[in-house]
Amino acid sequence: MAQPGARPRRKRPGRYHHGDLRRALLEEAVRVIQAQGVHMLTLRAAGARLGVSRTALYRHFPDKAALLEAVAAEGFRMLRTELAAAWGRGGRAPFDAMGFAYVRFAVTHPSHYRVMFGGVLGDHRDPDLLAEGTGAFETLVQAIVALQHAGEMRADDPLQMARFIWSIVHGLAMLAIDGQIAHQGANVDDLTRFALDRLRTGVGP
Amino acid sequence: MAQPGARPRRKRPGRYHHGDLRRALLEEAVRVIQAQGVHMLTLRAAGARLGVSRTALYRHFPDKAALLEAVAAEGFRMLRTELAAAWGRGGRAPFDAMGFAYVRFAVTHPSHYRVMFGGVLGDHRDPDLLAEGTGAFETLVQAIVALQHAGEMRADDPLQMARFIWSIVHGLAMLAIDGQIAHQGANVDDLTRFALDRLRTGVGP
DNA sequence: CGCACAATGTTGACAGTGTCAACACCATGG
DNA sequence: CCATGGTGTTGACACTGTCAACATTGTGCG
Repeated sequence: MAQPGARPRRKRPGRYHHGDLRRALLEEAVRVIQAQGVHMLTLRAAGARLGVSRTALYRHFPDKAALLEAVAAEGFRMLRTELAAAWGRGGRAPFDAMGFAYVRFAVTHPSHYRVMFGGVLGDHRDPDLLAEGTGAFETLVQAIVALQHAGEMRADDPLQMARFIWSIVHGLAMLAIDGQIAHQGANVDDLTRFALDRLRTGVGP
Repeated sequence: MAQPGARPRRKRPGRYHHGDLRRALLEEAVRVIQAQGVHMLTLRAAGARLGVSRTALYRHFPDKAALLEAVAAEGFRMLRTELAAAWGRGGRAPFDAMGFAYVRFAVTHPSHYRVMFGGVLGDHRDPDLLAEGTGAFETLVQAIVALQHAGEMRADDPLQMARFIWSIVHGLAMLAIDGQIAHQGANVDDLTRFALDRLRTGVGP
């Protein structure tokens, strides 16, 4: 992950080739989005930062949208991995661990998350990206089915259940990233804890 | 609300002044965002559509960002109104009515909702906009307090409760707008119904 | 080893964008 | 009736994404 003060991997001045420009472009994109927002990401500035010229990107991505799609795909891959890991090491409460992992992923990688869900990608989503997305969702569905078999969760339609729970963590993540929660003086971890508890017991009297 | 086939109010050809350019610009912006996305909204095209020149907008808004902020503020005002109305006419289940109203607002006015929460607005949010946002949130808090007094909801911290419930409907709205729910072949109203039921009783066994 | 060829990076150019400054038109109050 | 401020226009500028043509470098095959 890109530290705040991370230096971009510039091209060695004498060299003609960069070495791993594709990777460097991805990281630079994430860096800029995190610092200044998606609309401030410019191919020319990104190239300049990496010591490379403005159109070098086109040897690695069809266009700017493709670069963003690649960021999103990388995000989905990372998310699926972290969800699975949290489920695995979750101990006695693997489901809560997954919930925390989801929200924490969004807060830790806001650039990725914004590109994944912020409506940045046009209506067109390429098949690879779609597959990555459903892959992450499948991880959640499998966890729910396991819990239902263990008798620790209502035996409703797992898909509907997954969509519901997804809505909760997705909403939490979005509000957290947008600063809406912090702006109210609330703490994201506390709210996630609260949400997972009320998710289990409901809000009825 | 702007119908799909709505014609923009063009300037009368002979006339020098438009009449209500500010309103017309807001509507045109919403129209374009709905049809082609935020990144496709261009001041020049918008002006041309209204039969007016490219910089006419600057007599009504400081810049493009301000136009979007105005769309967001309008959205928050509409949302608060619809939430309050749903609560008022909700009959026996006013809370569910509010939940449906929230999600339905987002689905009916995706352009407004995207601008309100899509991270389009920079980090800077002007005070008016912030006030509109907290106003809509307050409507939810008051509803929760009323339910708690009536003994129909747990007596937890109303603010925390509001943030939790907001996360749910916000997550539902976002996923719906992004087409993620429809893409799975699910129905938004059904999912909202399911969510409100499980919100009340929880997902435990 | 040597050389065609593909991969990668560069430069020039073009249409399109937001925005500022200077100017043109017009409604309205004194 | 005319000055004044509100509203719309035109010219210009820096900046953007993208294409075509060109330059440089690595690589596999004889």
